[in-house]
Amino acid sequence: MTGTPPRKRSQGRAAAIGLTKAQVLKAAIDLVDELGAEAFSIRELSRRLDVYPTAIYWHLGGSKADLFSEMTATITSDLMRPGEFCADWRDTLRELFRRYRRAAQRHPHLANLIGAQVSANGPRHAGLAEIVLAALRQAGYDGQPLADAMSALVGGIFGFVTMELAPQAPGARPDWAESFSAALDDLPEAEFPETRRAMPLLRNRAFVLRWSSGAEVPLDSAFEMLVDSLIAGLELRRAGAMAAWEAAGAAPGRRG
Amino acid sequence: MTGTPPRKRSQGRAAAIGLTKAQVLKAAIDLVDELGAEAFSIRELSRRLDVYPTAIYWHLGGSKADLFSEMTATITSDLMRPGEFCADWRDTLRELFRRYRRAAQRHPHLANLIGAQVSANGPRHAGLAEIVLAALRQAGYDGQPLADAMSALVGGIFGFVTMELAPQAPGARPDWAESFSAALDDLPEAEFPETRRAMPLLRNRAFVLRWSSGAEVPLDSAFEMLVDSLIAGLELRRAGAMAAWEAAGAAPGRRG
DNA sequence: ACCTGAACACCGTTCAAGT
DNA sequence: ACCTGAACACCGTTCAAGT
Repeated sequence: MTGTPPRKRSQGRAAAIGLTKAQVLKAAIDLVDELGAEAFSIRELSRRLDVYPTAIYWHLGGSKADLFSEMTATITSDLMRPGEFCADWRDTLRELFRRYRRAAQRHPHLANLIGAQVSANGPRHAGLAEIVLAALRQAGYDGQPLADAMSALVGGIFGFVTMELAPQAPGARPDWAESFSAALDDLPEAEFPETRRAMPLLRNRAFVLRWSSGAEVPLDSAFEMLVDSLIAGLELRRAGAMAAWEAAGAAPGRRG
Repeated sequence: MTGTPPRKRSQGRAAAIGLTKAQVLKAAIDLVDELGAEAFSIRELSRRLDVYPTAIYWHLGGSKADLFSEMTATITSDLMRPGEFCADWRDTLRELFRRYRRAAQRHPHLANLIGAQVSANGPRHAGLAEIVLAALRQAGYDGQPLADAMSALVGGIFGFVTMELAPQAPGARPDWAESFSAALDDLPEAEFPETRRAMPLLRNRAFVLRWSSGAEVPLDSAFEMLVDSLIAGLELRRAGAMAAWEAAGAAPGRRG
């Protein structure tokens, strides 16, 4: 069964189909959007493109992991042009992260990988880092506090989106959602008073207590609260963080 | 080759090894710690336990995905006993999230799954949600803003840890780290002035600009800044958020 | 250069059968 | 109840060969 040709094509013809790397990448993204990252396979991709699996490898020049990292890079490319900053650094950050989330929502299965794999997280996204750093410098951050604030923002907000768009485990039992819902109703009042009290607003609409992915039930207002609170907190704590760092010796390359 | 017995055991003996579900779970966690979630397989697990793969299934009563969700549940179990709150809600949250991160660091490959899969994210962790909700109520949050603040905290901070502990793609090229490092040096000064300026403090020590996983290079100070800023921001924005929600009709079950 | 064709060493999962 | 044994339908990846 291994060598069965993808479909009937002009019988035993061979070569020169005219596949390009861009076509492979596009088809791969479509397939992940459709099946999810877990169910995606090179072999299924090759079937859709009507070629042998090895043809994919020729165009890719790498492994499946490399393909994933190229796919995720398309999400953050061109989020914001360099000149496109807002006058206020807070508005710049808010706009940037909102755009990121919207881009992620278009490819939920891919976006989830950005948080889940370091390689999907590299210097291809440097343009985004530059904007965050520029905004934070405008806010008065520098040195180690600048580096920390940058990672706090990217990690917190990209991490939120990663979790929000986490897929249901593809191999889970079909009755999983129902048993999840039932488990919420069975939480004992004595042990979980606050959870039960807020349940109408939390049920399937908050982390830990939801069974649907954010692709189906988006957590819009929680995202807004995260972005606003984090920016407000960073603004508030700037002076203290900078003072502590300068007092500790402030040399670049040294740890605060 | 399919039916080759795991190892030589008392020849063709059969049955009554005395495997328990707890043993299977422990061995599975050890294996994920060693190989990572991607390389983990039921078959390899069965080899280590010196049984046929099907023996695993008998004890599990579910699929590989269900096994993963049971494994991740062990991370957040018993993070904080119910009575163990601090006097100040800010201290409660700080302590809770620090403990979570320390627990996650003990099983980096598993912790990463918590953010990456909804099923690893369910009512087994409800104890954690209860503590967060109680602390936020103490801070004066209620209704929809309470639900949003809870998801903002959990999503932001668990998301950060998920990203921090993201593994290097297991199938990536071996020269990947070097080419990553070189790519950072090649960022053009004109386009990336802020990134280049802060590079000594950012190189392999900040999201987007690192190639090592947080299991090897932890982002301690960035995590602290995230937690402190987010708590400070939630405190600051409480009054406004509550007022807006009450003005909008404040009925539970209705959206702000 | 671009692709076929076959092969290797794996998977997860099911189902029947043994003790 | 607890496990063996065999089988099914897949994978990713490599390597040689065709045109």
